[in-house]
Amino acid sequence: MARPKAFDRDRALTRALELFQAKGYEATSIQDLVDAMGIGRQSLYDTFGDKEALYREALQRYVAEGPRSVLVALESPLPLRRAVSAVLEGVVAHLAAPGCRPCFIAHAALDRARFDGWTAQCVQSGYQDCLRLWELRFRRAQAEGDLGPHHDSRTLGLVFQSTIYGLQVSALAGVARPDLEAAVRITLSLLG
Amino acid sequence: MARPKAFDRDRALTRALELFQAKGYEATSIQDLVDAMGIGRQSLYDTFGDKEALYREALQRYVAEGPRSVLVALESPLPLRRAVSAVLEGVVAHLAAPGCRPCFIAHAALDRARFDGWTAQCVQSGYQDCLRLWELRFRRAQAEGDLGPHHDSRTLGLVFQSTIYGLQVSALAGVARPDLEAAVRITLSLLG
DNA sequence: CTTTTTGTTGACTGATCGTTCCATATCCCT
DNA sequence: AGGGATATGGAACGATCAGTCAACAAAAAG
Repeated sequence: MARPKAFDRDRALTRALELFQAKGYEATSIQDLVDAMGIGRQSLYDTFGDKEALYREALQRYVAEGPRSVLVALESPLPLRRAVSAVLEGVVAHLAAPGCRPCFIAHAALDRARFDGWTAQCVQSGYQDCLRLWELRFRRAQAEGDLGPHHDSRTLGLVFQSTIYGLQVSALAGVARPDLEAAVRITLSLLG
Repeated sequence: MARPKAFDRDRALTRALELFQAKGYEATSIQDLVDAMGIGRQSLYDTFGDKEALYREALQRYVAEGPRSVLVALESPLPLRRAVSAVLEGVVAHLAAPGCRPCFIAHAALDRARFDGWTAQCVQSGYQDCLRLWELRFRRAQAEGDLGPHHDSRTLGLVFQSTIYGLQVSALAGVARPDLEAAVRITLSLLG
């Protein structure tokens, strides 16, 4: 064995993730990463490989953790409409916070997925994971009588997951929080 | 007067727009633009200023034309639900086409609006233009009895405009066309 | 035809890009 | 304490970046 690393790998990866999420792949330089991660240039290459490998690891980590933390409110014992409302309100609140970063998945999808197959696949699997959470919740609600069988649970999940991304673009386009909340209320009326 | 330009300024701008829309600001180099626009490097600088000025002109042009061409179907004499369905189906069809480019406004919003005030303002005004078209159509529908007064027309417009962006991210995340169409049908049920 | 004005072309600038090399520092194990 | 292994920091690489300069070409005006 030998000298241990003087930095926390996970913490450094988190910093890189934040930077990539905020600025995108191309606009983030190695120097930016070195500064933000607080490690030396060579340590970065030794630990994470090259820029693309670091980006991939960051995206993969986000996909594994980020969306789930938003949708976890779905699993609460609240009645369906309350739970869904909590999720969407949480999204709106996050978007209204100053200096918020939009979802990494959305950024990666628009910016990079079309030119990098790995990114595309990662984005796709992350999105599908989210859809599954929605679908499960709606299925449960239908089984419990909280939601009529009128709409397919999977498609309904797609509607709401899609709504989250619509809210993100709208917020970035300057739509104010009260308007976003009003839109959320209308969308919630889909649940009866 | 003197020697006229050997290229069509509008055509060159269109090529630049397509490139910026497809790859984003940072990932598009001057060389890429020179190649795609079919003009010399110096002609580019003489005609459009620097890279940022060219990007702005391209974005401004897109904002002035792009979204309107999608939402023009709203103005058709069709009944409300048919017209809205036509718009959303048109979006889905566009997204399903191979090599489609997502909306420039969405790309600019996620990628650049947070760091460039001008881009932010341009995105915001483009988005508001779209909202106005939606609102006018819903107001008309309410006046004609095609739509109940239950929901605020402006907010309803926000819901549908937002839906369009949700569809874009979803499509880029690999959701198949039939699923997008099913989601559109559910969203349309908001109109009664 | 000459002059003048403008467009085109290609070489060139300094800066920054991602990446690597190498000397040095630091720690674990014996 | 010593040797082996790894981390670190700085200098440097070639390539490419956005942007400029100056010579050349072309067309309108006299």
